[in-house]
Amino acid sequence: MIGNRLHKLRALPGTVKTRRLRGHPGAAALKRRIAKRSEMATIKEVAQLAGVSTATVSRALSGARPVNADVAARVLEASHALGYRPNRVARSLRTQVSTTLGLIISDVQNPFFTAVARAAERTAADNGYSLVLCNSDDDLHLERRYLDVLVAEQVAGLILTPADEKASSVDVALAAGIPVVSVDRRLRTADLDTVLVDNAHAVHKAVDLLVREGCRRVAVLVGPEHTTTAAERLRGYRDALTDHQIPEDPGLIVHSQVTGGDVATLHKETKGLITEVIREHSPDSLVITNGPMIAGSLAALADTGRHLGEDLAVVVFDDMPLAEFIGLTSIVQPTEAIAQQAVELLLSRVAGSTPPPHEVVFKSVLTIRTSSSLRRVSPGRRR
Amino acid sequence: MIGNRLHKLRALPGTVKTRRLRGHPGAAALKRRIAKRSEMATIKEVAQLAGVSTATVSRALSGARPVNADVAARVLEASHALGYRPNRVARSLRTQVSTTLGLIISDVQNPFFTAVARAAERTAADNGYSLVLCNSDDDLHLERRYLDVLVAEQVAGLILTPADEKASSVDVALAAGIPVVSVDRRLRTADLDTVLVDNAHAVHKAVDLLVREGCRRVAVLVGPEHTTTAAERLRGYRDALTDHQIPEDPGLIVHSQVTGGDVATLHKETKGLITEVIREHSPDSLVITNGPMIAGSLAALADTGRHLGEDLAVVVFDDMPLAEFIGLTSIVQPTEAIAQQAVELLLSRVAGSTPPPHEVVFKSVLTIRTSSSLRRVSPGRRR
DNA sequence: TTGAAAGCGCTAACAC
DNA sequence: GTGTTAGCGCTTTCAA
Repeated sequence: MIGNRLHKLRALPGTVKTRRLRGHPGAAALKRRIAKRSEMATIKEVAQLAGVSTATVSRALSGARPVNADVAARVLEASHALGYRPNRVARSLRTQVSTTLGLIISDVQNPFFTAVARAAERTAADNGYSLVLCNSDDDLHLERRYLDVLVAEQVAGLILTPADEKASSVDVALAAGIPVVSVDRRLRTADLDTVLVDNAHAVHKAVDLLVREGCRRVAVLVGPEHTTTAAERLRGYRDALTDHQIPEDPGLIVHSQVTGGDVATLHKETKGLITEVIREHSPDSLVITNGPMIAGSLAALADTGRHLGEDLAVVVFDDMPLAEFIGLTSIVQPTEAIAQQAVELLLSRVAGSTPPPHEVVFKSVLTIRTSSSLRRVSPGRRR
Repeated sequence: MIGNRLHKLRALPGTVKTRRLRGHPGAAALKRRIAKRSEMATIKEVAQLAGVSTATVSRALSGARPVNADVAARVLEASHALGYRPNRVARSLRTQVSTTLGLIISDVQNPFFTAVARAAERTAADNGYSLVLCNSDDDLHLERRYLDVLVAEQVAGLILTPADEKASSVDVALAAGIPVVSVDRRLRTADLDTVLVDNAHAVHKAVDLLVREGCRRVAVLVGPEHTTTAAERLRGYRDALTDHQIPEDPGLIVHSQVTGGDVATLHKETKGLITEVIREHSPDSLVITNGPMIAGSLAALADTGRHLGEDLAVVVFDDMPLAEFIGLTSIVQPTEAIAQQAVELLLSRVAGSTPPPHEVVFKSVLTIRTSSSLRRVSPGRRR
């Protein structure tokens, strides 16, 4: 077998030399050949056309090391003629580095996450990285699958909104040396850089506002219990009640169990839950702690004949396109800042920095519109 | 240099044998070593631990070829012990196939596109593919960059909503042998599988409805001119006017020029445009042909003191979360079907099928709510 | 400044 | 059924 190898070793330089001496095929022929294959031109073909070695092509194109000006020009021309673009897969395999970041969000249809995604993408691009986005639909299996894919794809770093504070398995990434930043939610099973908003405080302020407006029976709708955001937002609610010496009524605390991005299901479920609370526990106000639950909640109001900001005061978490139009008082999260911070934390780790994990908490802003008031209106004046 | 090579050639089997004879390091040691490196375990390490060749590991894990049961078990155990997961980069480089699809959408914050993205991802997953999502913000440069990245990343296929019907450069992908499907918009520069909705017809029906409601001065707001959707939707509007023998008033046709995903800018611009139309051209109704333009338009109504479905009838393209609550009559696109169709067309080409390009047009559904009516209400009854 | 050669981690063709 | 080896396309020593 060594003989075999030797044979090839001797044969190879020979072939190359012969080809070179005989003159290379020329751009046109090479181009035709490539078009026919309908595959990417390789560095080898560029080298052949430019009459240099692949190493020189690599150097000329990357500018990593000095190359003779004429040679560089010839390489550039050849690469251009063939429409050459370096194969990232090969490059990344060779260099063991990647300029792609992964972002796994738990709901592509949630405006909060899409806003984060957009801003993150921008920050990544500003730093020369591309960002690929995956949607876990808050499903642990899907999340795990994407984690696996991105790790196997050798991304440089990962941003994640964990579907479950305990069960999310980011260790596949960590074990592969891929740094991970958690956004919007904490992860209890790993010590990660985490970017959050002041969930408890935000809801606290919302309840304060409602109480100031004269509300005493404040209902709250929170998402599934296995995320830290739900727990924190509920805590803010409770703290506020305590502050105002309002006894807690368990009937006013509603947990949605729907998970996953199915808008229709969530809408129906939410509508049912809120309808029940309104009918059974006569709240005078409502805090909705999750953007995707807003539509269903408002549908419940309509169904039960309640009027937003008149006989039922409402504050919601997350801003959305039509919030302004219908006067929805909203807790607005600084999505750009969150995303930027997350990407920056990530990139500093990608660059090799290993400080103890940070936890960055951003303040959210309570944008007061009309829905959070209790204007008693005479029935006749209502349309 | 051949000598050098020979030396290595001889040395290599020796080392391996020595190691093997001396007994492999054992899972614990190997694991420790890997943890310390904080890098992925490689197939080589698994092979070493299982006491077999890398080829056997590959075969045992992929199941591509029969492997002795004991050996397979040992391999499985070793791979599990080391937390081994095949490096996709290397695999894809070697096999020249990839199981990743790319989806480039023009606006992550547009519910239509996110709905498409979600459904596409699902269909891809059902077929054993993962989908990575990129956001071009309708920016040709960004789109091009992502096209480049995904091609260089060797994705198996691409779905795209072209930012510009003429300038989008999908040929980088096509030249690399990567099939491309266009969604939502046509691309004039290449012959692609394309999945669309009946834009013209949908708007036509919307105008019909408004005219039936008694409207005569129907204003229309369309997006930037360089997409085929804008043109088609405008055509639907014009056809409808012709049908009803209503003369066209150029003042009632508004083109938004804002492109890119900046929600705030678009909101402001739209609001300004609609305010002007209302003030200067007194429309009695309004067709908004793009989801992201809805919020700004409604803000303009509020500003000019108009009331939705009372003194101004409105129909919008694209459904959105709060549309139901505010009674917005909407042209709803079958996003799931669109996405599924697109992925299936793409995968059939990925699989090697090369029929002439398809164009699939889906019907949209006009969901009639209250905003499309003209109920004259006495001022006193309005709240 | 340039080229030859090795090698990233994997799979497949070929031997046995 | 298993091992050896070559090679995917690229970058990067090492030599010259």
